[in-house]
Amino acid sequence: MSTAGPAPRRRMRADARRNYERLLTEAGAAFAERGTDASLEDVARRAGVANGTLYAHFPTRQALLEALLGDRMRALAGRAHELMDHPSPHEALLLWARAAVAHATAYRGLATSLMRAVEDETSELHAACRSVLDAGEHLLGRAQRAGVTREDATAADLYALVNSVAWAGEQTSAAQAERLLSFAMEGLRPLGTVRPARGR
Amino acid sequence: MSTAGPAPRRRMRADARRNYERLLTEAGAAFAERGTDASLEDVARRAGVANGTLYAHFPTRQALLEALLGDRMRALAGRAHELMDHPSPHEALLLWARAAVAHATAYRGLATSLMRAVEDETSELHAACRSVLDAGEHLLGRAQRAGVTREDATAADLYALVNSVAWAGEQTSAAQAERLLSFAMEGLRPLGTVRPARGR
DNA sequence: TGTTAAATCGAGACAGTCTCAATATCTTTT
DNA sequence: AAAAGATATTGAGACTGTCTCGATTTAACA
Repeated sequence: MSTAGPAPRRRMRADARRNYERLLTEAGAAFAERGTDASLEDVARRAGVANGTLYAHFPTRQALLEALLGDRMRALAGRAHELMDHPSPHEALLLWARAAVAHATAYRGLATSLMRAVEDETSELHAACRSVLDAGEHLLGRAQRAGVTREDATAADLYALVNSVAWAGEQTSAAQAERLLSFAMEGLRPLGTVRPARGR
Repeated sequence: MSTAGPAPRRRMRADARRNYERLLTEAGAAFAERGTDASLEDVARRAGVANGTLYAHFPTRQALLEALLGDRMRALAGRAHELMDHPSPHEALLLWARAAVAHATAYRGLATSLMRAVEDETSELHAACRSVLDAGEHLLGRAQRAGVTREDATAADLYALVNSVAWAGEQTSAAQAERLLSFAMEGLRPLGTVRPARGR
C-alpha cells in the first residue's frame, strides 16, 4: 500500500483521501482474489462508496493498477540498477528477471495489462512499464558487452519474455514458470559457446 | 471450416444444420477480427439467428472453439507423429513447436483458452488440447532419448512454452514470437554441451 | 455560521451472458 | 396431403458489468 497518494496539486479533502485509500485497499484485495478483471462495481461496493466515486478517482482500470503497483515497479527498476554491480552479468540478469516475473504474477491477468500498457502511451501504467523495460535494457546491455548473452536479444524481447513466463505461471504454477524462465534464460546465451553444466 | 459437424447421433434437421454452419462461419469471422472474447450476441446477430439458437448449438465459448479448431488441432497432433521420422530430433521439435505456435495464434486470446482447456476436463476443448500435448510429448521424448534436449523438460513445459510464445505474439508481433521461440528452444538443449553456432 | 469549491451519489443508458416457456418448423407416418 | 410427433427457434427477462453526469452533500476556511 503506497503512501504516495494521487499526485495532489493541492492537498486532498479528507473524505476524498479516505475514499481513495479505501478504494485502493479493496481493489488490491479484489484483484488478488479475482484477478485484474475483478468487477469495479464490486470494488466500490466493498469500499462502501458509489461507483461514480471510484471512477472519479481512477478513470480507468490501469489507473488503479498504477496506483497499486507504480511504487513496486519503480523499485524493480531500481533493483536493476543495483544489480549492475553484481560480479556476474548473466547471473544478475537472471536474478532480475526472476524478480520481474514475481512482480508480474502479483495478480492474475496482470501480465496482459503490463504488456498492453508498455505499448499504449495513453495508459496510466505506461511510464511505470517503460521504466521497467529500460532498467532491463541496462542489465541486458551489460551482459551482451560481457559476451555472455546473445547480441540479437533486445530489451523488448526481455520484457516480453518476462511477461510471457509470468503469464504461463498464472495459468499453471509458479514452479512451471520458474522452469520456463530457466530454459529461456539459458537460451539467451550466445550460440557457439560451451554452457556451464550448472545453470547458475 | 470443418465438414465434420456436431457429432450427430441422428441426422440433424435441415434448418438446424444450416444455422449451425452459419453460426460457425460468423463465429470464425468474429473471433478473427475481435479475438476469442468477441460478443456471442453479435455472432448470433450476424448469423441472422436469435442468441438462444447459438446457445442451443454451442453451450459454451469453448464448444465453439472446438467446432472451429478441433480438426486443425488433431491435424497438428498428426503432424507430430509424421515428424517422428525426421532425421534430426531437435529440428523436428523446433519445426513442430513453430507450427503449434502458428496454430495458437489463429485468434487473439486463443492461447489463454488453450491453456485453460488443457487443465479443465469439463471443457469441450479439453480432448483436442490433450491430443496436442500428447503429440508434443512424443517428439520431446525422442529428442531427450537422443540426448539433444534437457531431461528435466516435460510435455507440460513444452505445451506451456508454445502457448506463452503464442501469447507474446498476440500482444506484440509474430516476429518477436519467433525470436522468443528460438531462445526458448535453444534453452532446451542439455546443459554442459557445445551448441551449434547456427541455431539449426 | 455562511460560502464555496470539491467530492459523492446513484439513476440511467448501454452491452453482454445465459435461460426457458411459448411458438414455429421440419419429418415421418398414415 | 394432413396430422402427429419430434426438434429447433425465438426473444423477452433476469442478471452482471461499464461508464457518465446532473443533482446533492460535505469539508474547508474566512
